[in-house]
Amino acid sequence: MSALAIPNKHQQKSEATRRKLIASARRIFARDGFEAARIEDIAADAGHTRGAFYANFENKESLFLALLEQQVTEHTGRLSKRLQACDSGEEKLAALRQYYLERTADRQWCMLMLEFKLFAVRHPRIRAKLARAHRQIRSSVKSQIAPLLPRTSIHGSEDALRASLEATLHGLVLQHAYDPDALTAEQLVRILGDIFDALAQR
Amino acid sequence: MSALAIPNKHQQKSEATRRKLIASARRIFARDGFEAARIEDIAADAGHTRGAFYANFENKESLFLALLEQQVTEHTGRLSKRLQACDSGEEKLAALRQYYLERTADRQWCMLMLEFKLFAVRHPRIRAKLARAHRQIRSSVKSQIAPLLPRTSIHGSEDALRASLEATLHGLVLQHAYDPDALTAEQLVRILGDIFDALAQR
Amino acid sequence: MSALAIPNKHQQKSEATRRKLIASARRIFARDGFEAARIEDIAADAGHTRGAFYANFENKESLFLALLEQQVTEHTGRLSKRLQACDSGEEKLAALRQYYLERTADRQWCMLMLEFKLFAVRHPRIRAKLARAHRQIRSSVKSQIAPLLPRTSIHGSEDALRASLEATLHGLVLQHAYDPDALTAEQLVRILGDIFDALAQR
Amino acid sequence: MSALAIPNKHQQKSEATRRKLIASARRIFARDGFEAARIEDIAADAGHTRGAFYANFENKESLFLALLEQQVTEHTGRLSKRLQACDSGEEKLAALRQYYLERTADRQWCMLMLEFKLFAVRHPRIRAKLARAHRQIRSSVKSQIAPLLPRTSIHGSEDALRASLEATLHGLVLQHAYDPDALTAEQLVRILGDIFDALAQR
DNA sequence: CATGAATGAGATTTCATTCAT
DNA sequence: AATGAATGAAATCTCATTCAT
Repeated sequence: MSALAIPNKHQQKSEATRRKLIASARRIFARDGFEAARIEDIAADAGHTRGAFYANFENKESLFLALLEQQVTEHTGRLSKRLQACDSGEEKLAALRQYYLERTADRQWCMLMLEFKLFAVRHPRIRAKLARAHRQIRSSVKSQIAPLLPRTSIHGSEDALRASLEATLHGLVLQHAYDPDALTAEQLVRILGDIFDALAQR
Repeated sequence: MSALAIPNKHQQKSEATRRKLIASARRIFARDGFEAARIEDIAADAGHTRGAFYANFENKESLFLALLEQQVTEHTGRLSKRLQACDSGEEKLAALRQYYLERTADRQWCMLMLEFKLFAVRHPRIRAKLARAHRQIRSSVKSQIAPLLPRTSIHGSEDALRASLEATLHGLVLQHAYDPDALTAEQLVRILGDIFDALAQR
Repeated sequence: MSALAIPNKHQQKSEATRRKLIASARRIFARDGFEAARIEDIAADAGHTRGAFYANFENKESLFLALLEQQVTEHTGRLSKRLQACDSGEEKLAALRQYYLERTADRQWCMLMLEFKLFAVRHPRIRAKLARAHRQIRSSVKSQIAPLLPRTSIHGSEDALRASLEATLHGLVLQHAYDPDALTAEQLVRILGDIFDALAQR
Repeated sequence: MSALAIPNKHQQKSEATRRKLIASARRIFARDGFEAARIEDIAADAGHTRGAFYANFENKESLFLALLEQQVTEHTGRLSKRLQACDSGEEKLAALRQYYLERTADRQWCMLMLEFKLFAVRHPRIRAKLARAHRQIRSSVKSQIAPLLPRTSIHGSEDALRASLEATLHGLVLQHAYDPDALTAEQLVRILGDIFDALAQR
C-alpha cells in the first residue's frame, strides 16, 4: 500500500497538472491562435512554469493535438448523451438541432476548431491522420437519423451532415465575432436553425 | 502629383513591385497564415528581397491589410459586375447564387478571409474599424434583392444574407480542405446551394 | 561511524549505487564529454533516476572529480602491482613499457583523461589542486627506475617521464580514434614503443 | 562599375565580419571548448551581435568546422612554405623538426585541435569525412622525406609520421598546461625533440 | 535512500525591422 | 527604389538542480 502510494501521489499530481495545462491551452489557443500562443502564457495561466509544460508535453504541437483530441471527444460525448436520452428519430433530430444552436454560445470552441482545421490543412503530413481520427470519433456516435435525412444535398449521409453543420456553425460564429453588427447574435441563431432545417429536415 | 498625371517609369516600376508583392502575399498568407508567413518568403516569391517589401509597406500587418482591402474590393467588384448585367430581381438572385457556388473553387480566397477575420477578432483595437470598412464596401453593391428575401431568418437584410453566405462558404470550404472524405467537393456545392435557397429564396 | 564498522544493508546498498553511478559516469563522460553528458543519461545507465544521483553526489562536477580520482588511483594501483612483481630495474622498465603499450586498448580511459585535463585547464581555480593531487598519487608509486633514465630529455625525472608517456599515449589514441587510416592500431603501438624507448631507455 | 560597387561593398563587409567571427571563434573555442562556448561570446568578441553570426553561419557546428578547415589549411600552408625553402631532404627534416618544436608555443592551436578531434570522434556521422579532408590537406604538402624515415615504427609513411607528431604535440602541450610542474616548458620542448628524432631520424 | 515532477536559468535560433550603400 | 548585412527582441527547448513524497 505505502509502496504504491508514492507513485500514485506522483501520478495524481502529474495528471492534475496535465489537465490544468490543457484547460489553459484551450483559453490561450482560442484567444491567440496556435502560432501566436506562447507556451509561457499557457503554463502561467495554469499556475506553472514552462518546465511543467515540458514535463508533460513534447512541444507546442503535441499539446495542441492533445487538447483537440480531448475537445472532439468531449463534444462528441456530450452530443451522444443527449441523443441517447431520446426515444424516436424525430426527438433525436430535434436534440441535434438544439445542440447545434446552443453551441453558438461557445465561441472558444469554435475558434479552436477553426484553428485546428487551419493547422491541419497547413500540415499535410498529419492532416489525413487527424481528419481520419476526427471522423472516426464523430462516426462512433450514431444518431440513426440517416433515414430521416432529405433526398437533397445530404443524401442520407449523416457524417456529411454533421461535418457540414459544424463547419457552418464555426464559420458563422467567426463572422459574428468579426462583425456583430452585420450578423447579430439573434440572426446567427435563426440562420443556423434555418440551415439545420434545410439540410436535415425532410 | 495629380491623380491624372501619367506615372513615370520609376513610379510604374514601383507600382509593379507593389502589385507583385500583394500577389505573392495572397499565396503565402493563404498557405502559411498571418503569423507563420515570413516577409522574406513573400518578397522572394515576388522576385525581390526584403528591402523591396519595406520600400512599399510599413510592416507585415500593413501588407496584410492592404491585401485584404484589395481582395474585398475585387470580390465585391466582380459580384457587382455580375449583378449589373441582370435585369430582374430573380435574375440577380440566380446570379448571386451562382457566384457563391463558383467561389468554392477559390480555396486561397477562403483561407485568406478566414485568416483575416481571425486576425481581426484577435486584434480588438482594429477589429471594429476593419469590420465597418468591410461592411461599407459590401453594402456599396446593392443587389436590391432585399424585397425578395424570405420572412424567416434574414428579415430582408441583404447585408446579413451576404455576410452569412460568405461565412458559410468559408467554413465549408475549410471543412472540405480538412477532410475531403467527410465532405466531398460535390456535397460541398450542393449543400451550399441548399443553404442559399434556404436563406435567400422566398 | 568508524571506518572498521561493518556497513549495514542500507549503507551497502548506497555504496553499490554510488559505484554503479561512477561506472556509468565513465561510459557516458568518455562518450559525450563533460559538458554534453547528461546526469539523466548517467543515472539511467546505472539503472536509477536523477534522485539517486543527487543522493550520492553534490553535482555533476563532483561526480566527474570522484570518477577521475578513482580512475587515477586504479590506474596507479595497477601499475604499482606490476612493478612490485619485478625484481630488477630492467624488469621494471620492461613492465612499465608493456603497461603503456597495453593501455592503448582502453580508449575510454584515454578519452576520460583528455577530458579531465581539458576540464582542469579550463577551470583555473581547481586546476592546481587537481594537478597536485594527481601528481602525488602518481609519485606514490616509485618505480625506482630514475637511475636508469637517459641523460637526454628526462634528466632522471621519473615524474616527467610518466606524465609524458601518458600524455603521448592519450594524444596518439585520440589521433587513432579520429583517423585510423592515417594512424593504424599497429602503427600506434609501434610508435608508442619507440617513444618509450627514446625517452626511458638509456 | 558603380553597379558592381554595391555588391562589392556588401561582400567586403560580409567577408570582414566572417573573418572576425572566425578569429574570435578561435579564441573562444580554445578557451571554453566546443560545448561550453557561447555564440553570444564569440559574436561579442568579434564586436557584433548574434544576428551577425547567424547571417554568416548556419549554426555553432558550422562555424567550428569553418574555423578548423581554416586552421588546418593555414597550418599546412605555413609548414609547406618552410619546406619549400629547403634544398635537401636533410634540411627539410630539420625544418620539420624546428616547426614542431615551435608549435608548442601555440597552446590555443593545440587546444583547438584536441577539441576538434574529440568532436569528430563523438560525431561518427561526420568523423570519416573530416578525417579524410584533413588527411588530404596534410598529404598535399609533400615534404619528400619519406626516404629518410627509419625502418622502425614509421615505415616510410610520412602521413603517419606527421599525424603522430601532431598528436604527440597536442597531448604534451595539454599535459604541460594541466600540470606545468610535472612537465616544464623546457622538458616539453626537449621531449618533443627526442620524440621527433626517434620517429623521423634514420 | 530514491523517485520524479517542477523549476528556472540559459542556450540556440528565428525573424521583423533598420540602415548604410 | 532596392539590396542585404546586421540588429535585437522574443520564442522554443534543454537540463542541472530542488523538493515534496
